[in-house]
This record gives sequence, C-alpha cells and structure tokens, in this order.
Amino acid sequence: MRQSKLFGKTRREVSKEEKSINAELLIRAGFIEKHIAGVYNYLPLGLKVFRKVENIIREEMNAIEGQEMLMTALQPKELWEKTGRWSEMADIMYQFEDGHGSEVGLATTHEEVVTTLAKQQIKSYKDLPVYVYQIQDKFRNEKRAKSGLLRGREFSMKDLYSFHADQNDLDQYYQKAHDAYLKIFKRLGLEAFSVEASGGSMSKQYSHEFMVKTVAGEDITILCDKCSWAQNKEIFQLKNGDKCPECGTKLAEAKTVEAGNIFRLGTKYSEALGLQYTAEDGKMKDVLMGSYGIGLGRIMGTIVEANHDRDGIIWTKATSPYQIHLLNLAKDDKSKAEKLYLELQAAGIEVLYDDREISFAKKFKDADLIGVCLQVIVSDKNEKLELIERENKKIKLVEKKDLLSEIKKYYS
RNA sequence: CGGGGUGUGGCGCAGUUGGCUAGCGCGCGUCGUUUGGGACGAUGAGGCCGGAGGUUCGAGUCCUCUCACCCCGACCA
Repeated sequence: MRQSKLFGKTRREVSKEEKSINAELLIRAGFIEKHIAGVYNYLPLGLKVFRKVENIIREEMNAIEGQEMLMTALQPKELWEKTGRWSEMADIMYQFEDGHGSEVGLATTHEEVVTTLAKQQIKSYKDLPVYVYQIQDKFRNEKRAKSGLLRGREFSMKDLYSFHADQNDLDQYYQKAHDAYLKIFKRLGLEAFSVEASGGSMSKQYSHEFMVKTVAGEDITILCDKCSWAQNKEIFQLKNGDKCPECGTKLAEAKTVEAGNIFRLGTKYSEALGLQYTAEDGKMKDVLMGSYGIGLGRIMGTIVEANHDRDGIIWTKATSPYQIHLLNLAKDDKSKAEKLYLELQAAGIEVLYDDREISFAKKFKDADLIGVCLQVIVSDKNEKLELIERENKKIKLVEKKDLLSEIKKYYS
C-alpha cells in the first residue's frame, strides 16, 4: 500500500477528552475514528489488524469443529420474552418499535436465536454434539461507554455455541474451548490467563474469564506470581496476607481486561425455548449448551494497551497491519524504493510504503506511531538497507538480497 | 442514572466586565529554499461559535431549554 494514497491520516494530536490510551493511539495513527460514544469506524489500517485477529480466532474455532454462520442482529420482542430477558436486559438492550408497531431489539448476544435455530436442526442424539459460531456485531447500550475499544456500544464479537447430550460431553468440550482460547491469545501475542468467575445473568454454573494484565483494565484479578493460580476478585475476597491455595505464595491484585469468556449454560436456554432431543432410549431430553465469546475490538484495544511506548503502537507479530513499513529517505531518486516496493509485493510481503514527499523526520514519527513491527529504510546514505525492529529500535544493515529472508525469519 | 466538566474552520485550542471585520497553532493549496528524528519563508482557501428560544441598540460572551461528548461513581457476559 502506498501511504500517499492511504485513507486514514496520522494526526499529531487528539482531543484531550480522549483519555484512553488505546483510543488515542489508534485514532492518531489512523486505524479508527470515533463515530459516537462507544462506536468506532475502522479505517483501512484498522481493518487490516481486525482481519488478522478475526482470522486467528476463526482458525482456532474451526480447529475445535466450530461451524461458522451468521445470525441477525434485529430480533423480535416475543423471542426474548420466552427467556425473560426482554425485561431483564431492558437497560442494556436497544429496544424500539418499528414502523409497523412491532417491538424489536438489537441483539446483545445470541442465545435466544441460536437455540431457536437449533430446535429445527437438532432432533436426535445423532445430531449431537454440534458447534456453531459467528463473528458479528453486538449492540449494548452501556450506561457509560468508555476506554476506547474496550467498552463499546456496538462491537464485533465472536460467539460460539455448543450443544450436548449430557453434562460430561459439555464439560469435555468446555475444556477444549478453554484451551482453544488460551491458544488464540498466545497466537495474538497477548499474555492471558483464565480465571473462574460467576456466570452472571448467563448461567448458574461457574464460568471462566480470560484476563490480560493492563492498567487500563476494569477488572481486578487476584493472582499468584509463582504458579498460574488466579481468580476474579468478585468471587475471591482477598484478605491481607492470604496465600495461594495452590502453592502458598502470597497473592497479589492486578488490574485486568476481560478479553474473553466462556460459560456452561446447561439447560437454561433449552428449557426456556424447548430445545430437546430424542435419546437412544427414545425419551425426550433437554439439550445442554455452552457459549463462548471474544470481543474483537476489545482485543485490538487490549493489544494497544499492553504494547505501546511513548512513540506509538507496537503491534504484535500476528497483528501487525503490514509485515514491513518501507520508508524512502532518498532525496531525488525514488526509483530504488519504488523498485523494492514492487519486488516485496511480488514476493507476497505485506508492505506499507511511505512514498510521501515529506521530511524524513515525519516519516519516522509516523512509522513509530503506526507501529508496524519492521521498518526498512532506503536512503542515499547507505548502499545497504536499514532494517529496524519497532519494539526495540534495533537497527540492522542488510543487503537487499537478504531482506526477504530477514523478514520471513522475523515472523517465523 | 447521580456528581463534575467540555462543545469556536479538517484537528488541537484562545477569545477579558457583552462591542466593531472571531483569532492562534497544526493540517490543507500554490511558489521558493530545505532533507537521518514532527524544517523555513512567502502567499492563499476554509467559520450557521453544538442546536432552539430569550434579554439587549448589539450575544461566541448573559438567561432558559435541549443535544452531544469526556471524567468519577453506580451498572455490566
């Protein structure tokens, strides 16, 4: 991509009202633009990152046999009344009357819809287990949208739903999904750990939240430095001097972002909506369910919160919008950079090429702000290319013929 | 939803006890000089001062209402 043509310009400053680091950096660097409170547009650069996050999640969901589908956001009141959540979620759900006088709402989540769909698809124990998921926008009228992408009112979420014949099968899959989640965070370059949490309005059975440590977090997690034991403060009251139940080390508190969560729903929704199957013995039984969510925007915001310095964003290898940021510093002759750009593209490298006619200083500043993992500089000064790692600003002189392998080595 | 705050060119801001043609920085256009960490000079374009109503000879400025946004709290899959 030629930066001179990029739809999304960097900005030197952002409103002092924008207090959250992730929003400030993402807006300044041209990834997102705020539309209204808690609702953001993704510009081309932002969508690049979004797609990378999305694809990793998709791959891991497919790996645990999730089948991707797409459900509607617009839903009728009647459906939500069956589970009692029309009034229960009235505060947070956008509910309104359409032009025909019918009451409808925008989905905050999809248990109601997916369970209804499952009634048409699941008839027998032979149809179980089955897993479906979607990546789709959710709407929640948060009383206070805040923290940039961390708490939006319209946001994209991956939600997986599993259907099982018995508790044992649910438990097994729950564990599988749990491990898949840890894998997702690891691939994304986020240090996440799971904690037990209460099911909230979702379920009576316990659930797990996936936490990433960052000061921007809204949750408090009690954790052990030594072993991996951790628990949400909601369900663990820390008394001074409390020791880790696993290894006896003193426990500490940390602010965390809840980047994902998984629930054992049991029969809550299947009972309410009448989702049953015929068992082997011919009897009708309730289907057991699980649901598993990850907010994509929240992950993007979390990555920025966890990976930035005073110059800007530092994307993780898996989420860098481009593999390399090519900066042309040669004064008169642009042909060297132009040629390199075309060659890299031809070799299948994702390259952002700063071909703008501006001062070198500005190119450096913008590149650091945007945060592509690798920068490469073409100049008159050096015959060789300068390859810079964004994270530590380490400079390495490389021959042009070695650049491709250096890039591949870095991302391998 | 309670408390506090902010709305002025694309972005960030200033605007005195009401006063004349609403300023500044950044960005943008043109010309020239520059070029290894946000260059400089010249010149130019761009404003229903969030919205509605009111007070006044006169309102960005005062009053009422309203909308939006931010922060703290409460709330929260």
